Amino acid sequence: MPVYTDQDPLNMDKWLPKTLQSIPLHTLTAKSECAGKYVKGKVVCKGPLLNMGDHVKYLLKSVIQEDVPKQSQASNNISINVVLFGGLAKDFSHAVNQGDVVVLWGFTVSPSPTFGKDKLHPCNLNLNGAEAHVHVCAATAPAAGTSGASATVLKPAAKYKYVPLNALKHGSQVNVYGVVTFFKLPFPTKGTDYCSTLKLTDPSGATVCCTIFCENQENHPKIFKAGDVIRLHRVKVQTFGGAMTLVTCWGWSALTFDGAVSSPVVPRTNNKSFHFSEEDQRMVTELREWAAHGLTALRDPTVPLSAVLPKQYFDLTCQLLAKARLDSACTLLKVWDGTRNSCPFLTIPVEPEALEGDCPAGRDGQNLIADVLVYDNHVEVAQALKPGMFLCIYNLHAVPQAVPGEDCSVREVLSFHLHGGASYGRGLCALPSSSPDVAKLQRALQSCAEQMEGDMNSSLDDLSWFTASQFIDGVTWECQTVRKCTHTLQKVSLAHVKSSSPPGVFHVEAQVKSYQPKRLYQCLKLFCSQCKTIEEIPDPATLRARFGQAVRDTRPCRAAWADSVTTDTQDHSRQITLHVSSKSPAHSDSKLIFVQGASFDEICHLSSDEEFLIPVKSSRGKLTFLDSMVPFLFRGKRQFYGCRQCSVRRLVKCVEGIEVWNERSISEGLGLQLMEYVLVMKFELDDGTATLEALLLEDSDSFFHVSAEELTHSQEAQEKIQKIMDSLHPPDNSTLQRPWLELCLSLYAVDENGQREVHCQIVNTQTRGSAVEQ
DNA sequence: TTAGGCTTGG
Repeated sequence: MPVYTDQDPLNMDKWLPKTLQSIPLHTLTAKSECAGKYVKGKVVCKGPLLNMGDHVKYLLKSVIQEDVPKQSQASNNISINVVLFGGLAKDFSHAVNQGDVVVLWGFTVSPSPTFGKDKLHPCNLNLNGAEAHVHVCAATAPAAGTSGASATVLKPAAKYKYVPLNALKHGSQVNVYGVVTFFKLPFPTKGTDYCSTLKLTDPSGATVCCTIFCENQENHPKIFKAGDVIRLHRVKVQTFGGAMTLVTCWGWSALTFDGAVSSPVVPRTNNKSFHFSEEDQRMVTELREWAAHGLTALRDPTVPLSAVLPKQYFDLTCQLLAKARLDSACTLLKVWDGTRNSCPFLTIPVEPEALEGDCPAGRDGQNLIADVLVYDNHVEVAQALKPGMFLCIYNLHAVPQAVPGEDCSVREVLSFHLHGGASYGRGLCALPSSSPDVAKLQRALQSCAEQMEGDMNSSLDDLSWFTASQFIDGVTWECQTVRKCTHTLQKVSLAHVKSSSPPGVFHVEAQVKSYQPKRLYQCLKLFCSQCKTIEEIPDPATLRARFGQAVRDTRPCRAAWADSVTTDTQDHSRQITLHVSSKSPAHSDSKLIFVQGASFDEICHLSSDEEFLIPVKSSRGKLTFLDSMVPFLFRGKRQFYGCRQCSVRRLVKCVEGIEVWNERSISEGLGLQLMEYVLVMKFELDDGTATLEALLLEDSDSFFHVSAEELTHSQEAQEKIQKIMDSLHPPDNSTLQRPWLELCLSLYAVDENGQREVHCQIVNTQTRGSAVEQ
């Protein structure tokens, strides 16, 4: 957390980046350029830490006052309100006391809404997100026995120095950045840990081997290919065989990044929290650039199936179609990458019931679908894979085999073996959907699928096996999202969004870490577009009770514009009167019926698609609408509500002059404000740099391609949304399987009960996929 | 503690 503390005021400046310049508080205006500027002042007032309960979580207000020489003329505007948000507010609350001197930078300035009252300063300083920094010099040293939490925060934040790989000293502990030139996936050791080995290089020209020991395979650095960038913290330098090597020791940590120059700088890690700054962003970008131009010796062993030669060892990026366990030491994986080899592939005969997943049979697949035999230590990984996953198989061996042909001749086919052991980095792993290689693979698969679709002679004309959305990626294909806005914005990190001031629109790439509510019916709300009120939808029991009170008075009531019919209920306890409007649009078979005295269940029973039913009651001889949030209109299974705030009319009036009857025209004709159904969901987004809560509200219909109103009565619509949510956030909650989503986010401020709150909404974004676009 | 790249095999 960027709250740095120091006991010595003289030391303060050593923490400040050299590029920062001081800006005196009394010169600060709402138009001041704050980038690269810092302010310094004594904390004269520190407010309580407020828990906001939204994505900002915490808020803390403080007042600082700058130290102005007594003889100075500047006595106005030397104090200013400081508003801190989120984790920074929490840290500030722990680490800072009244009387401390603070240096703040990375802030924004906004007009002070309280200037009229407090006369402090026309502006407020806002500190939010990763850009914002607080450096505090405590007025007095913290007393012995302070709480553990304070002690933790009061430790000066680590400043990371990275040692070039040619400057490693035996016995030291270092932080390094490097480009991976070789790696072995984690394998079990004779001890308690898994071991993975890496070979790193950097612009210093040195190449260093690195050994990672870690008990949990998942926590090993996530390297997918040579060229990936890694940052290692707290690793030990050892000499082995006359060369420097790096070995993990207590407290080590690693972040890895895709090595492609064009891909977003998103760290891969399982760590819940890690330090990641602008400097890291710059380091990764520079290493990528250097590797792309200066690291010519880096050979990419990845070969598409179309270019594989007999006897070749190669890395394959592919999709798993099906798998079968052949014996305890061998598992068969049927894979494809959308390319064809000139040489046919050996097909391993398997009983259909032994095969997990679907795989089309036929000659057309003989040089397209590769049967990979996975041996020994790799079987365990292979068994955990699911059809649809994207894989990288390292050091796969293309073995030429002679098989008898149809005309008794002998022909050569290729069989594929992933032999046992870990030499040459042999192994296999599932690739995350965010990988640029997966995007490339998906394009190849799609293009191949389209070609086959156009080929009448293809024996693989049953395209369901790869176009079925749940199959093509099991988890990611159908539910990746696409932005439908026209903004041309650079993608930014969630940390950037969090540190930005509203209003703003951002393009991000993120995964759904969690979402709420989990039950669909809890997502549905009523929304008044006029007064923006959001209301819960009453459940049937509540509606029964509300109707029960309203239908007690069933005294006859007549309306001149309706034909009225009265009938007893089945138990003769009440009378139900149907007032059928005599005014109806020309050419309309539908009827508008005002139903007096019916219970909720009775009106549901009476309701059909042909009629519009409006529950009414008698009040002093006049027909009035039922009150307290019950549907004012029933049509078949659909129920419509009026807004309590905006619908002032109580008396039922004659509906005439309407050309077409629908819920909207009828509510307007009756003088009621129709409430819309909306789907409200809160997503917790995560891109590795930060998590951010974002609402799906106004654009939820287009996001899901389902109207919220449809959800109220359509089982099919409900299942569709559930399926989409299961894909966006797989129920098994594996990070690896969560798809990455392209999103357009709108950041805005709302004023609620005098408190300014920052909200974020997912806008202009749609889920995509064959099933959704139908 | 462990491993310390470097195959040719079903």
